[in-house]
Amino acid sequence: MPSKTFLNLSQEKKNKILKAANKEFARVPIEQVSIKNIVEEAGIARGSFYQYFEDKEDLFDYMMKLKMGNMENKLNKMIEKENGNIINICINIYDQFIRIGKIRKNNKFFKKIFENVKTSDNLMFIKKSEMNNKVEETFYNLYDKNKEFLNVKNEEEFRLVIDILFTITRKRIVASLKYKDSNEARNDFLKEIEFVKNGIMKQN
Amino acid sequence: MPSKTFLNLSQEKKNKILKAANKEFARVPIEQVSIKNIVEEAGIARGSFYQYFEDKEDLFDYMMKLKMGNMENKLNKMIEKENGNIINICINIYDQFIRIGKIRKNNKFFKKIFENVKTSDNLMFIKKSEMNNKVEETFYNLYDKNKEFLNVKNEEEFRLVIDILFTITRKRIVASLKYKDSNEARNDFLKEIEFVKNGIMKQN
DNA sequence: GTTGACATGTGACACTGTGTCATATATAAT
DNA sequence: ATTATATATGACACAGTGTCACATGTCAAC
Repeated sequence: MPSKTFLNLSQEKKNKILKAANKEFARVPIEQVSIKNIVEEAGIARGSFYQYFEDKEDLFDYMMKLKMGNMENKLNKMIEKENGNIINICINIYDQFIRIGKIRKNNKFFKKIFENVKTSDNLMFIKKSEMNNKVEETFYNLYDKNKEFLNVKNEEEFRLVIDILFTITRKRIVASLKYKDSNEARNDFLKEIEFVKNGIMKQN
Repeated sequence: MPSKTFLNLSQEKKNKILKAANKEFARVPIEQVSIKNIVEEAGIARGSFYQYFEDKEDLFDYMMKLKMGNMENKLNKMIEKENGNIINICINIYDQFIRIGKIRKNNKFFKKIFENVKTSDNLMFIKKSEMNNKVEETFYNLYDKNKEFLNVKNEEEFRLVIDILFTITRKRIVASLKYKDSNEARNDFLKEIEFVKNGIMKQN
């Protein structure tokens, strides 16, 4: 989290710093992000940066939070709206990310983020967030609502199904960048979800 | 590719360098790998390193090649053995990676590689390889052999099915690191494959 | 065995970047 | 006006990169 000092800054100064950071994070993957470039672009002293943020991870997490809004809240609303249906929730998550990614000023930033998502990252792409475990628990707790229509014998199996759905959803969010046509991208995602729902094998 | 100069080196010297590189690549993700550490550990001059390899990517690709053996060849054998059945090929690929990853001296190296695989990387985890497109084509060409038992209407759909299977396989290869018991890891992978085969929905 | 040609080895150098800290400056509180 | 507190600064000590002019080996030919 940024320091109180940063939060106290005038909105103007904060914007100047965040704009510079945006530009830099849009330029290269996070490991190559240069604090030097950010402070030069923002016109602040190197020391000041470290007064505001612990390091670039800290800055990154803050920027994600700003861009994503209160994701936990959004998730809870989705869950309620879809009555816990895990498949529809995945489609909602896909749409939510594509929507955020499309906002003009976020576009290049998210492009870089998506390009560099790791297979071992969690669905929300946010590393070492306190939030992760809580979110996972929330989904696992949807077992009762989903066992009625899913072919799962127990909670273990339900977890595997969640893993499949989230893995596909994350992959397709990332892949959507490569498509020129976002409708086509979405259709391919929906087709994959259909395959997962009904199976890829011919029925006898 | 390493230079002729490197290849001409005595086996002893080559080993010394590769051992040092191994240690460093096992220490941190590739972006943080320090050539400085490698040359110090290997006891060679900085300039020599650059006489042998273009940069760390070059070294990395070479090491992967050494560890993986001729993957293209192995793939073709798998394809033949499984008569092109894409599902069984995925299971073979999973087993192949786990086997390589288990070799003691590869263990930490692969652990780091797996931890840092990107969602946008290809199945073989090897970036910007000339080999990638060729491999993709090989799989797409298995359409005729698979359409008999897969519920796919055309080649487009077959590509989506391949995407699903590879995405799950890659994710599970990476995830297998987290398991203490490799049988458990493999069983979860196989269960996920079953879900993909038969669908996650209850049949009416 | 001396010469020359070519292969291999070397580390200082000019860069680019990081995180810290003592010091300077502004702002507010008494 | 004085003191306390918050904020700003850039030089510094580190750590790393890739290059290059020069040093050292090797070995065939004379």
